[in-house]
Amino acid sequence: MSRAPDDPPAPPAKGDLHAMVTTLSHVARRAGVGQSTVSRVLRNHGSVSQATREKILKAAADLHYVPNRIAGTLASMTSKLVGIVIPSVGNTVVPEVLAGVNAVLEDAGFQPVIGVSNYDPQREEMLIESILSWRPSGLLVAGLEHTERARGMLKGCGVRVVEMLDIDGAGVDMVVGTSHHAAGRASAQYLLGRGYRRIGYVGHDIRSDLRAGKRLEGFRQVMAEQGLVILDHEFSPHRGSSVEGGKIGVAALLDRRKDLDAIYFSNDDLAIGGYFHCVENGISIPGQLALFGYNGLDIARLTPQPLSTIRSPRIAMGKSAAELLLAGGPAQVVDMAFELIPGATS
Amino acid sequence: MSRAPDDPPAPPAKGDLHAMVTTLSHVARRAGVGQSTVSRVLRNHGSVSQATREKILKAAADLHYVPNRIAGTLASMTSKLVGIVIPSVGNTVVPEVLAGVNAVLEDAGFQPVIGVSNYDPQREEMLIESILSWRPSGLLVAGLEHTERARGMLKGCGVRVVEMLDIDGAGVDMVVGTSHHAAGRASAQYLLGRGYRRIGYVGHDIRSDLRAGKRLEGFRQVMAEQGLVILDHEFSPHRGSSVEGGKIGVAALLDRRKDLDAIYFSNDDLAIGGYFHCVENGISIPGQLALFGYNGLDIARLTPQPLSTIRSPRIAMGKSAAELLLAGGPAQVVDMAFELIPGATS
DNA sequence: CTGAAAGCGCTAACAG
DNA sequence: CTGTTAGCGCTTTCAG
Repeated sequence: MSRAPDDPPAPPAKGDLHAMVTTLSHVARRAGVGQSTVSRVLRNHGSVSQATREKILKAAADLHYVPNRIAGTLASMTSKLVGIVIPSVGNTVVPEVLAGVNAVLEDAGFQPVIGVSNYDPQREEMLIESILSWRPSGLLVAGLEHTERARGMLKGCGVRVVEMLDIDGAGVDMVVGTSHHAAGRASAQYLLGRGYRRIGYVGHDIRSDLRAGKRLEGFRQVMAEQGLVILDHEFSPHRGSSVEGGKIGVAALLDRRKDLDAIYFSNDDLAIGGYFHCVENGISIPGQLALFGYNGLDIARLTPQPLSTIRSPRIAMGKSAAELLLAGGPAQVVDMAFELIPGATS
Repeated sequence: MSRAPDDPPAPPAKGDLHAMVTTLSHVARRAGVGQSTVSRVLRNHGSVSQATREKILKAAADLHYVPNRIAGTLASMTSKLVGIVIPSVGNTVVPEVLAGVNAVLEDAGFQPVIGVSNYDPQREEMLIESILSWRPSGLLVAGLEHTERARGMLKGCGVRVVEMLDIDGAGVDMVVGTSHHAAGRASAQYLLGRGYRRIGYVGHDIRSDLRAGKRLEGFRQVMAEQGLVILDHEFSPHRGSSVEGGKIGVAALLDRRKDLDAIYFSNDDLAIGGYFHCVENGISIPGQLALFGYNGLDIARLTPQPLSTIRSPRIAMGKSAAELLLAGGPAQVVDMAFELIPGATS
């Protein structure tokens, strides 16, 4: 009843993570050919006679052979893995960028290995190291700000890296994103252009979401150029974006300053929350109060009054980033234009 | 000026995907010890004298050594990779499940390898094969419905798999989710209990989103038990969920049937769209028309009138799924209870 | 406590 | 067109 030690297992033992599985050599033996021939056929690389090709394909199918890319990667020194480091997954923005990235990667036969930093630079540093240890053929990371050591690793890892979402700052290699500083400026110019002067701000944690901070900075800059300042602000305690934070934030802000004529939000979620607060409390929009967001979320243009906001090309950004990564080419910065959507709330 | 062929490269050549990188043996040589000792120290496994340990750690740091887990995985036959197959990323639901999954995986030092099927069974099958080729130590897949071949691969792959989100059907191994059939039933019972009888349905593509189909089936079943039927329905042409689809769908539905007293939606996005339509058109909620969704999205409880809906424990589901996967244990079905949220729209 | 040696499963020359 | 032979970089006995 004993099997030769090298036989392919009949049904691999379930529950054992390291169950023996059919390998290339099993297929080779079964087809009565050498391993390299099997390898050639399976990778469609090199020429093999139609007869042996079919014999091999049949043997592989019979044995339910699934190639071991770990071994393949080690042997060929080229992996079909791409590392991705993002700050969160909850946010609407990131999934859309990922969708764009994924579309491109999948077409090229690459598999993403993902790490989520939770907006923590230390965690990001660890993730980068961890992902790099899988020897991906490229790395996609969100944002331009990293720890010293993380930047060093990105520079020295020997593979291309694309920093996504933001272009306001120095990149390690390639950069694909929008200028949040410019978006903030555009928002302020728009509001000031419409005559609003008594402006408040409702945002989330700007220390962790650096891009929101850059928008605010741009916004303030334009106001300062007109000799104006943001009259009051409220920071939502919620990590990341939150409709509820906007609702609460606006309530608190208006409680302190009843004379505001506009509120600038760090994103659409907050702005929608603020909008709901106004609707519930009979504050007329934009007559009594104007609202301006950021992101251009779908839902924000479908509220009874479409939100004034700025939309960034998230899917396109993800696609471009992935394409650039796979294509190689010189280090460069790709500025993906954003679009200001006037809406009906300002 | 020539270097020994095996020296660690000063700065790895940038732009070459296969740039030579420092390896274990470089570290070993630099520390003046054997490779196995370095391996022991780096993995904190086996005993090594404090002196050599420090020597090795220093050498590794000096050379910016990043271990090659591809090689490690091959040698040890145990990977720290977990495969994840999901139908989409755009949806609010999936990112939250992923957040739960990720929290657990990261704590255990695992890295997720993700594939997105776009609700296409064929694509899912390919993804499963592709991901399996990375020899993950476990697989997390969404849903219970797969192609014949996909099921075969899941069964025969030799690693544990957890099917997430749904428990209405036969699983391959472990299953963690909620009963969508029961959710549909609960929704119908709730609406009928409140006296609504003339009910319509607005949904998205039920052929690709099987779970939405199961909810509808449960809903219909309860109605049938009372001798009732869904009077009319409208299917949004949008793939997946969409606020806009709900807006348009409700408009179309009400256009045909002005006598409806309630609408059941396949999810909250659609329901919110429907809600906006009503607000904009002066249809009083729930007096004239009641609305009921599914998902329990944050935003749905923050609209001026909180939406009546059912919330599934998405983060918890992700966590449980990942924990179960890593823990091993017997095949089982974990029914994560959902919660019916009454809201103010019904 | 430490080193040498034998692979892990596959790819990539190199012969034939 | 096909088989043989070295590794890829690491882990893991097995001696010392």
